[in-house]
Amino acid sequence: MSRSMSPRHKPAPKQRSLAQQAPIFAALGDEVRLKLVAALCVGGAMSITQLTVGTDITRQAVTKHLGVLAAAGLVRDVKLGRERLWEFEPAQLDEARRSLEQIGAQWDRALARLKLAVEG
Amino acid sequence: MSRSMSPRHKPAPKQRSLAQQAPIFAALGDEVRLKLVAALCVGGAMSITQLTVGTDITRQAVTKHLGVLAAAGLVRDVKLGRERLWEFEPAQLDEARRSLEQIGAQWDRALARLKLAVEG
DNA sequence: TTCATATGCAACCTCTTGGCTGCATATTAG
DNA sequence: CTAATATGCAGCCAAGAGGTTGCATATGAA
Repeated sequence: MSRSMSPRHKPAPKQRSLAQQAPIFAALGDEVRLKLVAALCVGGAMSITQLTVGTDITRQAVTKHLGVLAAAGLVRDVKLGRERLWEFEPAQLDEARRSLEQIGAQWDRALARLKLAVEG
Repeated sequence: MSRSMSPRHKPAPKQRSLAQQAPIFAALGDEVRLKLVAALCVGGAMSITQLTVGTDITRQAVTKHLGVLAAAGLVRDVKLGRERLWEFEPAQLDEARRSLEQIGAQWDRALARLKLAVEG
C-alpha cells in the first residue's frame, strides 16, 4: 500500500501515540464498514448507491458509515456530476498496521526479557 | 509476536473472513482498552487493581473493558490467589494485523491494475 | 422543460456503551 | 478469629451508535 508510494524518509516521524489510534480501529470495528473498505479497496471509487447494493441497510445508513470512515481518514470522497464517489485512502490504514506491529514488537521484547530472566 | 512461535505450516489456513474481524478492531477501538493492551504487553501479567492505577476511571469500568478485550480474545485471565491476573494474548492481534496487510495488498494490486490500464 | 436519479438533511427510535454506586464474597495478613 | 484487600455482581444512567422514514435539492437525460 502506501509504503510503496512514499520514498521520502519519514518527513513526520511523529507517529501519533498509540492511544490516539483508537478512532481508526473504532472505524474498522464494524462489519458493514469493514466490507465497505474492502469493496472500495478492490473495486476502486464507487458511489453511495453502488455501495448500498448488496447490503440490507438503507442508503442513508451507508452514508453514515462512510462518514465515520471519512472522519477516520480511511476513505475520501470526490464529487463527480450528480454523484459522489468514494475511494479508499491507505495512509491511515498503514498507520494502524504499524501500531499493531509496534505492539507485537513490544510483546516480543517482553517475552525475550522474560525468557532471559528464566534461563539466565 | 506469535509469528515467531508457531513453526507449523498453517494448520488452519482458514483465516476468518475479513468481516468477522470487526469485533477485534472494535475491541481495539477505545483509548482505554488500547492503553490496557499496551500496558499488559510491556508489563506482563497484571491485576485489575494494578491496571486501574494511573487511570481516572473506576475499577469496575476497567473490569468491563478487560471483559471486552477478553471476549475478542486479545487478553486472557489467570486466577492467582485472591487476585486475577490478566495477560496479553497475541494471536488475535496477529490476525488483525494480517487482515490489514491483506487489505493493503488488495489495494496495491488494484493500483497496479489501474496503472497498467492507464499506461496501456 | 420535465422526469428520473443521486444525494443531502433532519427528526426520531432503540439498543449498546462506558461509567458509577452499593453491597456481597473470597483470601490473605495479623 | 478479625480486619483489610481484591474482586464479583446487579442495577441505574446518560450519551452515542446504527437504522429508518420523509422531504428537499441538484443534475443528467429525453
